[in-house]
Amino acid sequence: MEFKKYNHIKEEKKISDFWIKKGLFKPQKTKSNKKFSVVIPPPNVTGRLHMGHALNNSLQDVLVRFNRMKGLETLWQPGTDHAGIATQAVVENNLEKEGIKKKDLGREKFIKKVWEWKNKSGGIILDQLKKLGCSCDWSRTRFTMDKDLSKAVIKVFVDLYNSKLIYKDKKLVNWDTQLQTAISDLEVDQKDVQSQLYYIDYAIENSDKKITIATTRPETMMGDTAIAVNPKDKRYSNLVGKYVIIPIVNRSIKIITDHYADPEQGSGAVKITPAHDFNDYEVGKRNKLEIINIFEKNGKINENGIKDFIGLDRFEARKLLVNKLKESGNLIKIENIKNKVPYGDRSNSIIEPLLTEQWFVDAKKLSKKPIEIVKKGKTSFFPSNWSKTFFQWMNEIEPWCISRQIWWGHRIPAWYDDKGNIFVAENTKDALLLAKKKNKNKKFNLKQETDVLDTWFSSALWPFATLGWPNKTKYLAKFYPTSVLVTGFDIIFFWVARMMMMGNYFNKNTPFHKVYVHALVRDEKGQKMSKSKGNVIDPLELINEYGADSLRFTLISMASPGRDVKLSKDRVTGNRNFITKIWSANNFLRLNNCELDKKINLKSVKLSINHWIFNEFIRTQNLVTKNIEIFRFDEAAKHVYQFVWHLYCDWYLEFLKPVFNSKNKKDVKEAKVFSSFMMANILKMLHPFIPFFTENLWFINNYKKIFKDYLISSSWPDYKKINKFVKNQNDINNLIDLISSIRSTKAELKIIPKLYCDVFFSEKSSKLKKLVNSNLDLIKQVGRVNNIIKIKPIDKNSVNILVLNEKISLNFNQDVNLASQKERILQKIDLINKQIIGLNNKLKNKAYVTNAPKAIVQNDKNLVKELTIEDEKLRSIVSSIN
RNA sequence: GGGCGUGUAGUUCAGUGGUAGAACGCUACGUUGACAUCGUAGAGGUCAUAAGUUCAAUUCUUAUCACGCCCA
Repeated sequence: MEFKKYNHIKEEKKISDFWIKKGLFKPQKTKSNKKFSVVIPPPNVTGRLHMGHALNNSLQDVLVRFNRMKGLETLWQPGTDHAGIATQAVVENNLEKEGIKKKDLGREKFIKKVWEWKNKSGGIILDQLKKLGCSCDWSRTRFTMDKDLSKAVIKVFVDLYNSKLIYKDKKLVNWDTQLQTAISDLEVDQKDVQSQLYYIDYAIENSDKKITIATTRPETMMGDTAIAVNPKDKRYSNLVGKYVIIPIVNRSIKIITDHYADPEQGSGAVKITPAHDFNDYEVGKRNKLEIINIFEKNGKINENGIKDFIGLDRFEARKLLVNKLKESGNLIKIENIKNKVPYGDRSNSIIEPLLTEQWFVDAKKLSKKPIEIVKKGKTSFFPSNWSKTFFQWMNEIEPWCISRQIWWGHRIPAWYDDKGNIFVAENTKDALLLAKKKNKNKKFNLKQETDVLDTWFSSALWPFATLGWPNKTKYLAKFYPTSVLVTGFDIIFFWVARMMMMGNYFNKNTPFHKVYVHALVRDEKGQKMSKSKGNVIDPLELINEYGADSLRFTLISMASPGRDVKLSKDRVTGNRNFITKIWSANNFLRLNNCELDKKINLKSVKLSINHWIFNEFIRTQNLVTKNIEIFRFDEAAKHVYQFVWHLYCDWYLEFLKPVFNSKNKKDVKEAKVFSSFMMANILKMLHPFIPFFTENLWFINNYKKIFKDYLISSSWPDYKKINKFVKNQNDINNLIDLISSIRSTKAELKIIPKLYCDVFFSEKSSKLKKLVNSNLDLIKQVGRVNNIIKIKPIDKNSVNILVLNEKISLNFNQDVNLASQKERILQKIDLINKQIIGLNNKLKNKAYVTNAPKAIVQNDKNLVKELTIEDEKLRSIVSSIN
């Protein structure tokens, strides 16, 4: 019989379609009545699967499949978010290619275009997740702009407004001059850049004195309304209260004191521009300074600027002003410095603090409950250190700016009448009622707020809005709070904290019990993957080349807590090889007609190799279970890999061969059935890691007939120890020792491995002998041994070795060169003696013997005994070599 | 400046108060009826440095050095 190579591309697609067609990803009612639920971190509709998604979702799928198999009613809720700014930009760009401008189209038509785009291209990433094998209930896919979710968003906004947790305020906000919208603090990256620090003289009025200030932004001089010095700074105390003339601008401002001015920084005197700097804004508030805004919303100088500057871009204005300062002699020096400059994370343009009216969430108040919840452990982070990061941010949380001056998103449900009165309501009709009340019988116009909400505002409702909230749905009752949230640390603030705020405010329960935080995927050198560096590894390319299973297993086995995943193709190759290994092991079973034809009766199993592999399986099954439960995916993967390759394939299958050749039909039958039974259990245990491949083998081996389920719906292995099996565990381990020793001796003596030898026992009473006698066929075939003989004739064809501290002789059909063997043994003796001396010294130390636990001391004593025997026996072997 | 983290084999990483582990890579040999995407055997480590606690430290504490990330 010949077997084809495993074709992952064809098979994965087939299996995926099958699962979905059968509805196997949907929650299934179970006997236990226990629930397990996860909401997917919704990817952007504009998104394409990258390694971060691949890791994040592979881990979730492990948890979901594992819990499903453990018999919990399991929901993995999928969906996407509408990514306001990003999506708007994509559609805007597409339109511009056709020569259409957003403005000319108008708001309504533009939004229609965005929906068209979303319906056409917004599902790509979900298809990619299907390729990865994610077992989400796709029939429940949600989108943050869906009607239901929008309803939830509006309700949340209105409720929070009525509770005064949302308010409108005129404040300095982070303004993106390119996108022309406000953004939140979190969407600003502070980047280290090379800058110039300009030292500029301001002349003191009615005096020939000057005061020098230092600034990185000279163009904002047009908006200066004071100069501040530190009240303790004696250098300037005589100048406080005097007026200075802003050079070029020729406006007069006062010198004030404020502790914000740092005597150590620059000259110790700072210009204050309250409209264009967050710190200056605070200084301005404290000192009741005038606020002069000099920028348009696109970053150009407005009419508050001086003559030649109006209409210039902020950076052009800086150049021009610096030139003029040079000419006038007010520029003292320019220093090169490193400083931080704020950049917008979407536009990558420099953020301008700008005074505008925006909507804010009172995050401080909403943060109290989540902080308490995490402190009490009702939501816990894994690894636990992330709670520190969470607290640090939550404790110092600022108001959250939620309004965006864009079109794509949830339009803020606020209406204004002609006088600017605000009416917040769930719909126009209700707003109208409110407005009528306010305006009594007078006529008025009502206009809706044009701003939309920050996308994260709707994402914050994801765990309950996707389950039907505010309606009291069955799903909400069943699956909220969710069991665990799996996410990257980079969105703890953006998303996790905000879900906790909203979830705890609008529901009786915290949105998730556990938060598993994984690291980033980097390239093999540890560099962040980025398009500009060109080091991006596309998961879809890897899936095409190696299969989704190989990629998944790689990512999962590298997900150690707190460590970045450094991905290289070699890793994926290695794990692809692992899958191939199982494939070929399974072919071996098929070749030998190892079929599981009926349910196995464990108690009737007799062969010690079966006992042995079953014991090892239980050990592995427990380790894998435990490690998945504590999110140690790497450890879980390691144990299952070790078991399958190095125990099941390397030893068990080899031990099967002599059994298959034996004449005992009962033994043969048992071996064939049991090996297949073990394979079925291996597939179960591997299924959360490599779902496609395992389900495929499950079909091929027709295990559904016995287990009555597809693999995905089958039960997680949970076998209990069988004492009778455990009793003989050491026998096979000792056999493995014996065979390994025979093999390494051959290698040392440069005797080709396939050459057979005879084994002699040179000791009278031998545990080993008994063991060997009851497993003759195994030793002969796997260890390549001809005869096992009781009496020992030492001659030039034989070599003595130590196995389990018992001396045996191997006899070959050729002369044996023992010189190198002798050398090795002498080295070994040397090592043993050093060990013995070390141990004896330790045991002579009274403090050690009295203080150390008795078991440890006893262990050392036993070890000395054993080593001494080994030493003696090795010496006798040496002395027998001439 | 504040906080978090990392430093263990050539590489990527587990791990532990009492003999140091894996994967990949490397070396030698090998196509024996599952598998060369493989097998067998092997080499390879002062557990960053220093001090302390302890009978005992790679593990705990402190400091130093190096690197990374987050916040301001």
